[in-house]
Amino acid sequence: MEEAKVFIQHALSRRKILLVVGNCMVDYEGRASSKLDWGERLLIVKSDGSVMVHRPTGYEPVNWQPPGSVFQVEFEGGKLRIRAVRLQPKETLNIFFDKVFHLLSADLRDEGEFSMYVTEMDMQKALLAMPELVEKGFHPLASEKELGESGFLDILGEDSRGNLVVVEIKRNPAGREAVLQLERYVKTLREKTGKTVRGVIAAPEIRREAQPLLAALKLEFKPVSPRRCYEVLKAGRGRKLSEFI
Amino acid sequence: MEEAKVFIQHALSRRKILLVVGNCMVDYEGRASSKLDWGERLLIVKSDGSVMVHRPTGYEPVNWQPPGSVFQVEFEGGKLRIRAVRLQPKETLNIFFDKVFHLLSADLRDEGEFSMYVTEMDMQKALLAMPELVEKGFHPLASEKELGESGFLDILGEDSRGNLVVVEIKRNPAGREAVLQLERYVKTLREKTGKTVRGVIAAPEIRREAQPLLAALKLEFKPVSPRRCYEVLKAGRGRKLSEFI
DNA sequence: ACGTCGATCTCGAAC
DNA sequence: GTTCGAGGTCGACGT
Repeated sequence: MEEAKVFIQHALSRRKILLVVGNCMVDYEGRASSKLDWGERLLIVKSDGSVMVHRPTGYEPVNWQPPGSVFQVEFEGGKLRIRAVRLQPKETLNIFFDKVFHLLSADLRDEGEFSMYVTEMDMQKALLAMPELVEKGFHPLASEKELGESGFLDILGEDSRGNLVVVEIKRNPAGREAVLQLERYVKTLREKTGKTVRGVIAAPEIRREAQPLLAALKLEFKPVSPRRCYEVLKAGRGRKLSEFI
Repeated sequence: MEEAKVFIQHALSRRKILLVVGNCMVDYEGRASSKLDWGERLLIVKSDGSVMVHRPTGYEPVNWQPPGSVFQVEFEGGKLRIRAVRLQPKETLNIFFDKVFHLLSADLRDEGEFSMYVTEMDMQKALLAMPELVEKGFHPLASEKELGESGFLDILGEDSRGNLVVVEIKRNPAGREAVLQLERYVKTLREKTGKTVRGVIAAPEIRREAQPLLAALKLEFKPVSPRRCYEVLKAGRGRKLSEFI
């Protein structure tokens, strides 16, 4: 147990992820109060100060502490006490171990991107595969086209009347930044071509605070759900596109 | 990796809890779909078939599978693939490991009782044991009383003037929903009895957005802290109630 | 900091 | 089975 204490303190101070398997009881007091009698469980402490106590079954931890908790490790009455305290709201989690079966700590490096449904690039592929998602009569001319200083626009196309259309794709709700970026592309294209150029934001939604700006710049918004894009791509892989339309 | 495969299969078949720390990527497809690029994570598989993939930070798992999933462990393209499939709804979680740093399995025995100190029912017991917590002169007549279509009201009583009082208990800050529920009970009782009926929300607090509604419907709010209820119940178990008053 | 809202919500209870 | 509501919800976003 003395070893365990040293191991745990070391892991916590080095901000590693810490796993403890052992016999414990848990007291919680904060927004509510709870008590968990003795039993064998898995304790997880992450480097951001989040804590989970897992029983042998169930998806959810029986007790926990959200990120930001601070820790104290001590012996109390012969038991090893791990205390995780969160302020605002004040909540205290006390975990007492009388036996420790396994100890494990690791320094995890994880920069991997997590994408729900699709990435922005997937949305672009979906809109190219099914231009009606932008609007009826829309025809893509190019994608990822460089526009000098302005950067790369997502899709350039033309509408049913032959006007140029710049499509700016966002996987997340579009904010003012996306509108301004689109405006730069549209402005650059108008100067280069002298033609009428429309600008369309294609995103799951547009933030309320960005709507006045969108209107002021006479740009447009087309709701495109990542889920729909995902289904278009999935269908496109499996069957002919014509079937899907 | 071949060792890892054997270890994992052994743990899964013996229905132990399984922990894998390693470099992985994750694909999920079911109610939604997601992709998680390569990174170092912790995989937990419990004996009831629940799965969690934890990144180095955050309370919640980045990917998971609820209890009841079935497993398959195989090599695919040089990676170790752990597949967890759930039926109803059909959901598939694929976890690919190319490196495994730690493996751990354990047979956890946990019969410990978990008790949440103050549930809504505890608050009801506390208010019945000490009606003054509602207001001086309050006398309970019934609890969990069915009111036809309206459902069950928490406590029905009368005040010092003989008016009927409906008490709606909430363990958490009461919102508009609670006020509307109380209003239904009060209305039903007024129609049934023809008497004056007061409605009281007993909760830790009432949300600001619910206050106008409360006032408009001429209902009342009485702050009752779960903690106080807890102490009333604790005292009630230990000593005579008279001591406490 | 506080309030609102969605979630692969999860979980349990009622019907 | 399904639906409904609670949760120490958590987490993200807007104010």
